[in-house]
Amino acid sequence: MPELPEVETVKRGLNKLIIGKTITTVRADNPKSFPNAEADVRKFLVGANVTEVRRRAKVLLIDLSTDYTLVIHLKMTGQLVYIGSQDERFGAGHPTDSLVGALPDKSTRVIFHFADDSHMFFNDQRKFGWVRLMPTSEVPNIDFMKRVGPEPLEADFTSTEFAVRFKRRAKTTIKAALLDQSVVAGVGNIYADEALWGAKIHPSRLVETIKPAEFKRIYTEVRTVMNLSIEKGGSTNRNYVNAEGKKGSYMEFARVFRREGLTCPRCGTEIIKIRVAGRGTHICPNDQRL
DNA sequence: CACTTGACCTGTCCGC
DNA sequence: TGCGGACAGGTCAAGT
Repeated sequence: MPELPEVETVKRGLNKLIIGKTITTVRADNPKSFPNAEADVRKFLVGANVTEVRRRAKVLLIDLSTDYTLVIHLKMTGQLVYIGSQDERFGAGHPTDSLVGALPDKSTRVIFHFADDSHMFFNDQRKFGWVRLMPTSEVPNIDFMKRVGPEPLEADFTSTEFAVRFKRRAKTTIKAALLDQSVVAGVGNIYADEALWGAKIHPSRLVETIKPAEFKRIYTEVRTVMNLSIEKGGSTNRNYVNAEGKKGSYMEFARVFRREGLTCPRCGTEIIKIRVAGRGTHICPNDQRL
């Protein structure tokens, strides 16, 4: 999915677009994408107003006036796209930074219709993502929410706390540990590679071999890279678009991710792609050594 | 408990 | 062109 910066971008977009809107109709084709009982949807979703959109890790939380919340995970290919009433939908094409055409399309799994005739589309090519409706008070009790680690971009999140969180994963690789959402929230494949390049750490290094100074570098790079990406509206590697259907531009600033065969911006060595923690992994073999 | 691997799906790309 | 296999931003449930 979309990692932390992409979900954060969608969150900010939706906060500008759907706050105060009333949901009038909800249509879901794929039961896996939105497994809630019809009765709950009628009682707590239809007729509800959107009060706030939040994010925790890579999960979006759309709070409703009924004290229920739409919990949404985009996983690998999910999109949440808002389209204003009529004219925009079948207008004269979309901007060049758009990936979506007229909606709904083949990948549309859920459609939310608002009272002003605008819509929010949950699109998800691979059907890994999901939408759930539950009481707002129960959201923290979801297994994932109980397990997930701290938000790495919070002002009070320190490098010391960062390093301590990894102790539990001493025998695995630093890349696997970074991807583990119970260690730190929100890091995925793109920003793990980008941060480890920035910190000059080989992704296959075992956690127990990482020195305090190195943890500090990884901490700084995780925050720098994700803050930059939020500034750039996230990364569009393939499917990702923001709440307006537009791509993010971080990939133009990526230093290793999907840049195999190109040169390292720091030393000029050719970037290579390897496999670590079962994931495609991009490194500079000169700057990042075992 | 900690760690690794495969499964969940659809689409695209690459080699034959 | 067609076909098979590998791979894709993430998590889980199994296995060891």
